[in-house]
Amino acid sequence: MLFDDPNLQETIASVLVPVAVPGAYTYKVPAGQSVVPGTIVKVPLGPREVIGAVWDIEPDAAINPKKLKTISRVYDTTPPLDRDLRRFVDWVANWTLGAPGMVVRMVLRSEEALEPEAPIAGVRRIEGAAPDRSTPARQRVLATMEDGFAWTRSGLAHAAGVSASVIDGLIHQNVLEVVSMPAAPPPPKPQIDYATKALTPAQQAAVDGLIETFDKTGGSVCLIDGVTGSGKTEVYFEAIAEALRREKQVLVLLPEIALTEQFLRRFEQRFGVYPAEWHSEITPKNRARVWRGVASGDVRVVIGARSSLFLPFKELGLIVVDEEHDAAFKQDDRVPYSARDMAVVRGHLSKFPVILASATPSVESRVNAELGRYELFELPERATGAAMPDLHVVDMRLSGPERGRWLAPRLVHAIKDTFAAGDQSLLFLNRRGYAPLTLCRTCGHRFQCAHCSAWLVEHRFQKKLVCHHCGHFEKIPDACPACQSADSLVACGPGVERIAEEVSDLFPQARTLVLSSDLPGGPERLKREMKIVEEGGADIIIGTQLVAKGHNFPKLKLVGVIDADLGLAHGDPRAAEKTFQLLAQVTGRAGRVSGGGQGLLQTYNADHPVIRALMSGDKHAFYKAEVDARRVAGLPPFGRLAAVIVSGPDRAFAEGYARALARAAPNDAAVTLLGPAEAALAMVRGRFRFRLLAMAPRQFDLQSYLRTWLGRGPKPTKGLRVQVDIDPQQFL
DNA sequence: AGCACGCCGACT
DNA sequence: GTCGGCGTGCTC
Repeated sequence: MLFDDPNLQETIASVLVPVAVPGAYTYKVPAGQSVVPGTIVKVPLGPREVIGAVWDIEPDAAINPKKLKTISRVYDTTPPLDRDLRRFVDWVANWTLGAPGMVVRMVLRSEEALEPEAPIAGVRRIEGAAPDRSTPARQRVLATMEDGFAWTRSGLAHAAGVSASVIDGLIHQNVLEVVSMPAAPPPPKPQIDYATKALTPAQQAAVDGLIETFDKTGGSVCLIDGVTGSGKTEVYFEAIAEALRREKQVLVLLPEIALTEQFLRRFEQRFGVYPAEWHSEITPKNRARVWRGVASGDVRVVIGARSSLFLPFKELGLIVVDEEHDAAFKQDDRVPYSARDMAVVRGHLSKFPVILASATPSVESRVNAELGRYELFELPERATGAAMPDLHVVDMRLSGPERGRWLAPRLVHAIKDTFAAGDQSLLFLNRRGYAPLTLCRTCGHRFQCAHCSAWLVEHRFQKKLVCHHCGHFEKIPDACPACQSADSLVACGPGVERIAEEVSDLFPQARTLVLSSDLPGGPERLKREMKIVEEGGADIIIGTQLVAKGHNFPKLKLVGVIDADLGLAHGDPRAAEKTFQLLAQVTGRAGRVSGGGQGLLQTYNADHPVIRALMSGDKHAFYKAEVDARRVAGLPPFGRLAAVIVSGPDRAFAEGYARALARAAPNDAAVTLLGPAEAALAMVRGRFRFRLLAMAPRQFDLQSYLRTWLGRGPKPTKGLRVQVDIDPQQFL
């Protein structure tokens, strides 16, 4: 008899568990239960129990059978992760050189979602029953319940304008009964034709082109490159409508900061319902709801931050990556991945279109479009017909401000005119605080952070010296700590607070507002102040980076860039690109709605290619020059270039390892070793990084190439991380 | 002695 | 990633 053989009664399965090990672990399947690849399970792991996913059934286990533990729970009410998602997980793990179990952990981030949602207690009228005494409050409750439906206790109390104790009283008297109501009904579906908007011919042409790509059987990537205000969002909304028409789910990826109420409202205005949201701030309950809804197909559209890429969509048919150039799509810790690149991969694996959109695309996306890997849709004009802002250079060498001032006369005049016309001015300076450096006039002592050797930034409002890298702060001393001289400290250079001081000095009658991420009052206050600006309640805004995105300032006519050179001098290979993007985005906000905008860029490098490209208004000139420069320097986008980042808590060791890797690289690889400038933050967190850039042979399989290459180098030691940062497009 | 903290290895 | 084990060093 078959059943007498104990070996045949026992099935085993390999399970990805959330630990950083290279493969899956093997477990016994409990008798009477069945699992398939993708089944979500709970398994014992060391002293605890963890959630994992079955990856393979009947694997050839090379494990001592005595060691095998048994799956402790099979989540059979949750659909198993489908084949496409499993392939995606494997792909990402392989690409990031990370553990597949850690990738699957990103899929299974809501344990609550694996349980069916608990029904909520409701109350219902008992037919024919009446209270002993009829009070006005009780009458209101019963009148509210005329419809005969069940209500939640608090919902009913609120609707009838009574306290919950009135309801409890009626329950006690057997007038109302407690029933269990199904938890939240499935969310309403977006309506494809709820409020279609008239599109400009350019927008319509892009929409037509995007819709055509849905018929490409292998999927495709489209890049929408449109100036600020060109109506990119309306264009991809129509692509979303097309995906919905084809009964597919849609994911819109946004950088965390752009996930605003304003954006959700725009979606609601077009499709009649709010989309599901997914980001780090979402409550566990909603998180679970969205996860379940995505898996069951009840949720049709998700707007989310990068982690939403790992949601278990039932029938995903389109991913939109808005602001695709934004660095927030890159995750640096845990599994280091780029959500924009992995979105392209996911579309490729599941053969559906992926749309990248930006006013300032990343150089690599632009190159991919020019090489024909991506389809390119350009929107060179604003949808309203408003003109792009007039940009001018203020050459600080020729006509700068007097000593101790930061606004050149020309900029002051422009602000004055703008203010007189009742419009808004924005002064952009990507530097928080009052002054980036403080020194002693007597002995030259410079205030440095004890932990990370960065300069301490003076915050005059808070009367503190703050390290912007690690958050360390100290009180501003009265005397120099080195030479004890009193009243000898001077602030060097400007921060937003110092600009604000100069502005209120020059324009005491203007309503001035500083927008900076470190404002006392936190995000709440920031939200309020953004709203004030939107509604025209401020005349002159002094802001850091965060004014560059997300919010719409309809009254903004003038953008003054206090220091256009800031950021150009970094050792970061993307310094020029980042500066171009930031300045194009921030100046692009001037006159966005009604035109007539103006931008003034204060610079000491009027001949710098970035400044010249911005002035010419010809983005393509910038991209062309940048690609040429990188080709010469051997930097990305490389077409054939690979980047490997080495990081570890021990700076000297990480550097030595990176150098050894460079030596071990094959002869046909031209290797550049880059310093820590672009990883300053990682350094402070104790994860010093080095980046190797290498020209690789014409045709190669990245993973095997890297593995042999890495294999030739010294053995990675504990605590050292090696990660890849390469555009995967060419390996698909 | 008692425990707080940090490092290290195992986890099927 | 998380846990327990074990060593070091400091305190009630």
